[in-house]
Parts: sequence; C-alpha cells; structure tokens
Amino acid sequence: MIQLLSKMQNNNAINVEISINSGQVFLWRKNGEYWDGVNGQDILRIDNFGSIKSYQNTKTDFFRKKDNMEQIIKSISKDSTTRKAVKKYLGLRILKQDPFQCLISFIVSSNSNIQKIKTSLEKISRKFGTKVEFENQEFFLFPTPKKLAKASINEIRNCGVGYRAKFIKEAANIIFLKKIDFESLKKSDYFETKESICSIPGVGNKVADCIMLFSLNKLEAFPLDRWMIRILEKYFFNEFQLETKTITKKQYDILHDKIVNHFGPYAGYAQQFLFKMERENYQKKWL
DNA sequence: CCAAGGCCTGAATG
DNA sequence: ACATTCAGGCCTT
Repeated sequence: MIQLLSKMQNNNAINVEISINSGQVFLWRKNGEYWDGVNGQDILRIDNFGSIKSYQNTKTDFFRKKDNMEQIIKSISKDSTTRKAVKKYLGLRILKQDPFQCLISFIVSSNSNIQKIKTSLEKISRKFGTKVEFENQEFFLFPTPKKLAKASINEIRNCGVGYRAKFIKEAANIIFLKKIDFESLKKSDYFETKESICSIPGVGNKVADCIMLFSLNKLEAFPLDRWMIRILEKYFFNEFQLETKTITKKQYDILHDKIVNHFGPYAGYAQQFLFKMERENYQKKWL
C-alpha cells in the first residue's frame, strides 16, 4: 500500500531541472534556487517544486499538471527502452509554451544546435523585446509578432540566424495578420494543424511537430530529428524499419503513423523521455 | 515522388 | 594557424 502510494506520487511529480533541460525551451537560466525564463509576453520564476510565479500574474499550466501522468506513462510504456527512460527521468514533463515564441524558436533551431539557438534567441529578445523588471532582475520579453513582422531582414539576420531571418519575418507576419490563429489550432486535430503550420516558411515536418507538441497540445506529435532517427535505428530497428536514409515528407508521415501505432496517443511524451535519455548518454549540453 | 545540393554560423576536428 | 566538417532541417531543382 505504501509502495503503491509512493509510486503514484512519483509518477505525478515534476522535475523542473530535467524538464527545462530537455531541449524544449531556450530562454531559461538558473538563479540560485529558482529557474527564470521567458514565455512570450510573460516571465516565469519556478521553484524546485514546480510552483510558478508569473510577471503578468497569469495562471499558466506550464508543466501540464492536468495531464494524467499515471495513465500516460502506462500508455507509452510499450517496450523496455521506453520503460527504462521513463523510470530514469521520472518528472520530465512536456512544457506548455507560448506558441509564437515556440514557432520562432524552432524555426531558428533548424540545422543548428542548442547553444547557438539560445544565443540567437537571446539576441532577438534583447533587440526586439520589451525590457521589464521582475524579482529585482532585468528581463526582455519575447518580441511580439508585430514587432518581428515590422523588423528588417538585416536586423533579424544580425542576431546570428543567417538565412532563417526571412523565414522569421514572414512567419511573424503570418501570425500578425492572423492568417494563422494559434487559439483555433489548439482546437483543431493533429493533421489539420500540421498542414496549417507547415505552410509557414521555415517550418517543415520536424519543426511543426515541435510546435504542436510544445505549444498546441498535440501530444501525438513526435518530432523526428537526427537524434530520434538514430534512437529508432538503435533501439527500435524491428518496430520501425527505416527504408531510406533521407526522410522525405512521405517517409516522415509513414514513420509517424507507425510510431503512433506503437506508442499510442501520447507518443510525444515517449519521444521526450527517449530524447532526454540518449542525449544524456552522449553527455550533450543543454542550456 | 525522390535524391542531391545549398544554406548562415560557430564550435569541433584534422 | 587554417581548412574542413558538422549540427534538433528546410527549400529548390
């Protein structure tokens, strides 16, 4: 009985450090016992128990506390590799980010790495975001869609994003003009949402899955980057035979279908646990 | 529909 | 030192 109780508590626990250091967010820093980070037009301060203090006093469910982790873990634990990852990184959560910041972050992420993504996004915030003071410290909010839509490509490029600068400007403009509305996409299904955001320049399959998983509540999204492909080849060779070396759009769709068949509707959580485990195995740096 | 090549940049590799 | 390669992809040909 006591064992059962403690097991349940573990499954619902939140590990802030692990969650933030899992490649989902970039504008975060450790301040003593707190983690401070930029989330759109808000700044969050989080303590070790996952309690959130918000600059805008918004009640954001940043750690998705409403997700039933008991059920999710049970659902995705279809194989020994995933069970191992879940056990090792218990408390890892999918974070519910500001969608616009998430969109820009993952456009920046393409063909890049965490250190550089972080540097670029910090420059973008500092240059185009509003400076605010919170808990006696200086922060820059993430720029609004309007601000980035009006910025020149050269100004954006100077933040170290290279050829992605024009993607960022065009993406911001699409959101500013409300050609795509995140709130309505939150209510749409996976395929409809994916088709919509893949129309944004700089957004392909992988980036779209990140945006959907980390900010639009699509828990079946399963971002397939080089690391995940490597993981599938290494641990899931029998489950998902990868037919070609390069993942074309169609191959990506076929593979995603197989993945959801295997892991179920919360496949995105499986992805996050596996990704975290493998990156730690290779001692990759986070923030 | 698929394969191949180009792309900003900076850290790592030789 | 200095050149080449490579990294959480995407777009064009």
